[in-house]
Amino acid sequence: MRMSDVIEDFIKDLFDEDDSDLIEIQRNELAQHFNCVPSQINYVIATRFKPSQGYYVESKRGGGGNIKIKKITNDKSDYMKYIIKNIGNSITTNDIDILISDLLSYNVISEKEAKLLKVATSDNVLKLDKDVKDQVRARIFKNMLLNIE
Amino acid sequence: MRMSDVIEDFIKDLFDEDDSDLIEIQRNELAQHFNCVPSQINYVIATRFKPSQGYYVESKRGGGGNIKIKKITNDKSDYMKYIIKNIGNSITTNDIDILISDLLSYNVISEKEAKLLKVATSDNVLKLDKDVKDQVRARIFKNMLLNIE
DNA sequence: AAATGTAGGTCAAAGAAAGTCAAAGACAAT
DNA sequence: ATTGTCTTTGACTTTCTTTGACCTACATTT
Repeated sequence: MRMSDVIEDFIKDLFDEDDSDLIEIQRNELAQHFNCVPSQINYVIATRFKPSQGYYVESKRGGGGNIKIKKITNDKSDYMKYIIKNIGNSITTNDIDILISDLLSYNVISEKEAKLLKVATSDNVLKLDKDVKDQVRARIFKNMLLNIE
Repeated sequence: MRMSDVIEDFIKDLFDEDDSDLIEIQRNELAQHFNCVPSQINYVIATRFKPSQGYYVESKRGGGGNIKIKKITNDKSDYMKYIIKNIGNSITTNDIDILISDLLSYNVISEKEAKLLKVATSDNVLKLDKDVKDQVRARIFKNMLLNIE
């Protein structure tokens, strides 16, 4: 398993542990814990905890510095609304994967629905040029979400 | 015996070994094992593990990348199998409507699933030129059906 | 205020996999 | 012999991850 995935899971577990929607980490400490370079933490945050994925991040440098990650919401249907509203006219499979796993963990969608969402928006299935593919994907995803439940 | 056939058998054996309907391979590793170029693995997958043959494929590039192949579940109705096998590489919304209502009336899919199938394959959502649209639609439809149940 | 130390941020290069496509080869059917 | 189809091969591309050098901001000491 990729280091980045491991770190992603670790951070997500923090939310559960604290049962909170705001967690705080220290970049260097975390990097040391996983024996990776500190900037890898930035990579994980940049790719897995984007606003479009329902997270808000702020940080502080210098002594006692830290990184705070906030989950946008805990409310089911609000979360769904938030996602639908915030999907632009273009989205990658990676972003979708993360959104789907979030929707799943909030129990907003079922495993079955998750699977269909993933399949219908996958690269292998769409097989189009990158730009148009990401746009078609965004439309399919949004419209499917609108039609769930 | 053709190399491609050997590789095909090897992959199919993996399903039995794991006694699972989902297996995972690494393209380079497999190619090395069979002493062939990596792209031959793509050829085998493209020709032997198509949706019409009951397989769904997804993959990821980059570090830790892999290829996942899913077998159609055994308990799928014959009617479903028949449809998946016989959808060509292109299909219209009209034909899809008919198939969906048939699947519904035979209780092979649920209303929810029908709705998602319809949305994901609709003209409004795909918004592509006719030819490519009908092809993308066929891929989406087939692959979604493969992942129902 | 200046200097020093402590954190986090940025960015680009290198690395790791998989994907694409077309040319060349093999082989069966005509 | 010719044609058409299927297979093999490899050069090139795209995507994603890891790493490290260098930068910026804040805190503490002097």
